[in-house]
Amino acid sequence: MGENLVIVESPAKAKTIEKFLGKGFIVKSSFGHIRDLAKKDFGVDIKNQYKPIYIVPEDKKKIVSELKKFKKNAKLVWLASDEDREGEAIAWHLSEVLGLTEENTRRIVFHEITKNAIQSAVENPRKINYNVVQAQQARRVLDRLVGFQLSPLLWKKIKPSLSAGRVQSVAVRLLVEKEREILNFKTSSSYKVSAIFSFLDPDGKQVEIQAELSRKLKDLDEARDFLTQCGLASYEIARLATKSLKRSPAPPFTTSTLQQEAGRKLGFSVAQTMSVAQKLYEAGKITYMRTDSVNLSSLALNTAKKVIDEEFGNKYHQFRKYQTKTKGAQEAHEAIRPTYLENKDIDGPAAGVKLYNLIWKRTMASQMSNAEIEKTTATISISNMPDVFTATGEVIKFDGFLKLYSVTTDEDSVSGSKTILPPLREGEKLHYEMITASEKFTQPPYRYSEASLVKKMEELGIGRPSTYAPTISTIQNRGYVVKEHLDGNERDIVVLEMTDGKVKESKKAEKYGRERSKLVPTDIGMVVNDFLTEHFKSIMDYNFTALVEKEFDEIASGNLEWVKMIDRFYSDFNTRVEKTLKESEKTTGERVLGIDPASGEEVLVKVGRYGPLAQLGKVREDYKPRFASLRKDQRIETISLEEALDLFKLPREIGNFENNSMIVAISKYGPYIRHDGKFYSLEKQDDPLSINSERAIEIIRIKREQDSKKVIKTFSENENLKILNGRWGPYISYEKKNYKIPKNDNPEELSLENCLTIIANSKKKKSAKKK
DNA sequence: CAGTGAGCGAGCTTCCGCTTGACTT
Repeated sequence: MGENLVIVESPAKAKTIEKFLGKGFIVKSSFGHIRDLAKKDFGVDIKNQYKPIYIVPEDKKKIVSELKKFKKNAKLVWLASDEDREGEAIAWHLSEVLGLTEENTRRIVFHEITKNAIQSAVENPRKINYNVVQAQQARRVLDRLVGFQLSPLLWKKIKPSLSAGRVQSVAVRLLVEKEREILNFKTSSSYKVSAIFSFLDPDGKQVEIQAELSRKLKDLDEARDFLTQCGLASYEIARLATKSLKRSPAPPFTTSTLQQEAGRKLGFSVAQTMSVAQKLYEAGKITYMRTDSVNLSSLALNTAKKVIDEEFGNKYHQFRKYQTKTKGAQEAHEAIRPTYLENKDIDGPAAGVKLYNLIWKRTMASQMSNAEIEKTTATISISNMPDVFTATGEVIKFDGFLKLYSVTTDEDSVSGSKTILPPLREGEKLHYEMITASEKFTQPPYRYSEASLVKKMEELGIGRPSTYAPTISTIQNRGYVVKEHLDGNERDIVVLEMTDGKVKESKKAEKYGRERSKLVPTDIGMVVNDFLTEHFKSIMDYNFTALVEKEFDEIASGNLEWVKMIDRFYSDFNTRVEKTLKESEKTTGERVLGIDPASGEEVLVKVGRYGPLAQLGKVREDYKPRFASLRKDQRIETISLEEALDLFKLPREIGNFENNSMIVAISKYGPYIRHDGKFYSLEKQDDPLSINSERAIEIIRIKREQDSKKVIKTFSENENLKILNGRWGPYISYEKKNYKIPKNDNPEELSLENCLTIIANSKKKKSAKKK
């Protein structure tokens, strides 16, 4: 048996390392933490020096007992968890649970999985650093105190099952504040002037260039006057300037930048990116995907050089070492890169191939030379005004890393492509072809996407690579935030066009405010946020994590006792909790909109047990208020009195059809018609307040027709089995379960036996998968 | 899939960071 037991955090890592270490070493994985605070009774004994109560969670018991078995047969145990605060704590928990002693234990660390790194780690063992372990303990206890005191407070003051925490609550705050910034944004407009000029080149050919006025004009009158003057002016190139620019590649991927780029370039959600990356990692295609480091191993650097030299020539290679600027980065791993940089492509599912490709390009580009760009600016004078037009063009002199990779930003789609200018000379006389002044509205800020929220959190040092994706899920699961496509609106803009000295005015429709897959806070998210920021200002402060991190660092370096730090925090925090518990009322985010002119009752909106609602009048002895849920697209903060009053107009009877009444109402699944005990959803363009009986009957008829097509075939021998037409084509429905019909079968010709075979086969496949 | 919004009370919810599978269409 092996004399040496090595324990790492990740099973995929264990496999690779075992190969490097060879005989005499057994490498096992702890699958992350093996102990955690107990969930019942708080898990922290506050009165007894905040003593943590650790237990082995149910799903870790098997792993622990296995490790114990291996430990029995080993002479030495090597604790090789990551070199960061959590890793040090894992090492300590292992030594506690496995009953290790200093004599039979070695603590080793490595930041990259290469033979050299691992061998030198084995040659340089150390002891567990108990200061770092205490820093982790402080982190863990603080998070428990905050989370398990604030959440119950929300259950009492707002509604059950809500949650609050050092990370998630601040993430929601970011979204709420962005939303309010957008809500309060006052848009204004100005006029942007652009021109098309022409001249004859030496060959006598007419050449056009596009130019823009360097300032914006404040209103329509000014724009009109300006264009009129332009009609009388002559133009010439007053100055021609060229400037060399250099552009450098972005560093290799970390978790956060991978999530951002996969979102922008591949349209992946944060969770999707992580699950695809996990599979690539397990298959040995990429290095570890939860990292905050931009560092590459020297092995990777050498391979990158070799591949770039071969593929593009050595002038495309530039050795680069990147430094992380991220707050609180712990850099226990490498950057995310392909394990073998010589593999440009891989096989497998499409999503994995695409993500791998992105990682390969980004890694390679990070070791490539700068792009050299020449930017030309032509200044065009106007004879009768001091203003100037400028035309700019860019020429890539040397593409460098751009050959492989360019970083996009969320705003890129708006700015358009860079133009190339024709050969120009100073003093050239130009003719205008057309000069245009178009109205431009100022834009409110963009909302956060999943990935841009992660970026912001990383900047603030909130959360860790392993928690970004779960945190984004949590705030959505709690109902604080929804991911939405926002359609935007349309508005008219004024456009002035001047040709041959004549100014023509017209209106053009413009779409604005359209955003895809953005995070929008809900009413409950806002109410919880306002409650927390009012009563727990310091925890909701964007710098809170950074501040406590400083103290954790002090603990780690041995300059502060963890209990002292926690006690200082808790004494103040606890009084706030107690005070809020006693003094503050139940919070509903109530907003009074005004008086209903018909009944004279007050109209208000608030968050209720089942979500946001509008209420007509307050409870009195002789009066019971009416209630109506807000529609999906309505918010407590923005709904108007008229819109709220409209909600009370439903349910509404709109006529009879086949001797049964038709009633229009809105449910949590949207507007519908109820007729003869059946429900018919309205289409998007139908307004439940104005829909008439003809349209309603049409909807009912369409639905009936669809339903009649739904059944393809039934069998009198077995009524439980049906061949149906669904959203994705024909399928078999049997005993409440659905089965796919093989591609080559014609669903109309299937016999009962055929169907039963298909069912049996698909069940077989499933059980095979399980094995 | 589709009406909720009185009040009581039992029992439950909840944090952040490390790791993977366990599920479903």
